[in-house]
Amino acid sequence: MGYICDFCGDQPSLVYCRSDAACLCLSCDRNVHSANALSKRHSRTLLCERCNSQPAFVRCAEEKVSLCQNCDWMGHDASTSNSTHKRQTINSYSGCPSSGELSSIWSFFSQPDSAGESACEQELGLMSISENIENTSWDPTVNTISHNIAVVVEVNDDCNVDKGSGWTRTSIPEHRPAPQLLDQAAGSTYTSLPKFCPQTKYPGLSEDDLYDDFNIDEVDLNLENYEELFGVTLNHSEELLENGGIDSLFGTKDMSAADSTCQGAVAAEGSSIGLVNAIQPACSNAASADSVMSNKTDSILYFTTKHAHSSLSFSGLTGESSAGDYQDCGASSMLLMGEPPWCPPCTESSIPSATRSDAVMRYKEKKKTRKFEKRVRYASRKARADVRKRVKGRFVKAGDAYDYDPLNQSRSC
DNA sequence: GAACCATCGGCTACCACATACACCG
DNA sequence: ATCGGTGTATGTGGTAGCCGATGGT
Repeated sequence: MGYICDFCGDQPSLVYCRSDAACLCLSCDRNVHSANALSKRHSRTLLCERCNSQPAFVRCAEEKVSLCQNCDWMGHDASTSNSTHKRQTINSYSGCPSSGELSSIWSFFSQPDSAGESACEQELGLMSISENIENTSWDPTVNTISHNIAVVVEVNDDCNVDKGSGWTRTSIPEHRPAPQLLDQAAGSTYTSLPKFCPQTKYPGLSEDDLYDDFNIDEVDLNLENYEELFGVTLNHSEELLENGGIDSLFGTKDMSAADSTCQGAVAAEGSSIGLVNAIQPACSNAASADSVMSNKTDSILYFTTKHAHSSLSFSGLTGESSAGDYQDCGASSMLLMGEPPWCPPCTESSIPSATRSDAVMRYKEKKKTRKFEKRVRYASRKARADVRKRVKGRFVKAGDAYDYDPLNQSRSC
């Protein structure tokens, strides 16, 4: 991955598609993501110009380079003079915008667009950039470029921003000195780290809004290891629930969705050793853990419960994963690279180190034997499978009658 | 409590074909 | 050692079908 487009293998890659885990040139980006309605929803962003393997997170105005979170941290460490560089968040996009449209998303972006209007725009005449700040939740059925807005906030200003929607998107790594963000209307989508003020209600925030942005299905949900890892049961969660923890977070007693999310909260992965000591179980209902133990992607949701002075981290890291593999997922890198930014509810000495390391080792071993997620190894094959005609879900020979065409979504017979 | 039935969810085989890979000359 | 040709294995996604778990009667 990197340097050369994963699809055509010819042009230099420019954008990164997280869904496909692929680096693509603009042309292939359009081709691939105009294939069908689902692919149009893929969130893409610029490729990090330093490592050429991860999605860019910020744009350094001084160096005029787009950087992933890891490279940003490396290059703008507080101990260096570069830490004062002005940086702006890089927005992700979906749909298949033209370079002109991309320029409107990224003010620094300029790329000759020989193709003129994007392919799907020509076909559909539907593409438009939605800059509706209020409409930060997107309807996947609406064929617009999801141009989600990030509200830049002060690191500790958790609860007094964006009160209208009740929560805030921010692309700022919270434990880092906030970059001096330039004036930027929009922010990234997938790097957003939602914050919650559990003691507050959220007028105007529907559950759909909440859960959509949680990306619950992408959260690492792995509860069954909790006991073996922590050597304690989940009793704390009931306390938390009684204290309004989960209900405050989700504003609902319906644990079907909340379960999934809070199970992610206790899914402290072995690679995040700091987390092991730091977090408390956030919910009960362990019975459903088995049903949600699949690890989907590298998403991370980082909740700041300012009221309780505690934080819950939702990490999708796998035990075998390196920091680099997940440097694009915000706080996950943070967990790997530095001290946990929260105040541990239990101290380091509360769990004997031998027991802990023992538990971590057992946890890692068990995890090795488990296959959590399906990783797309070949983006080109995925792209082809995405557009291949089918009959009852099965691929059909080219030219044969089909009952489903992802391109036309029409029947041939 | 046991037996039966309906429902639900998880898992897997299936398909075509481009591509990765190994092997040989 | 390198290159080109050939054959085989792999991987990709949506669906049907199987099977076990669960709940109601």
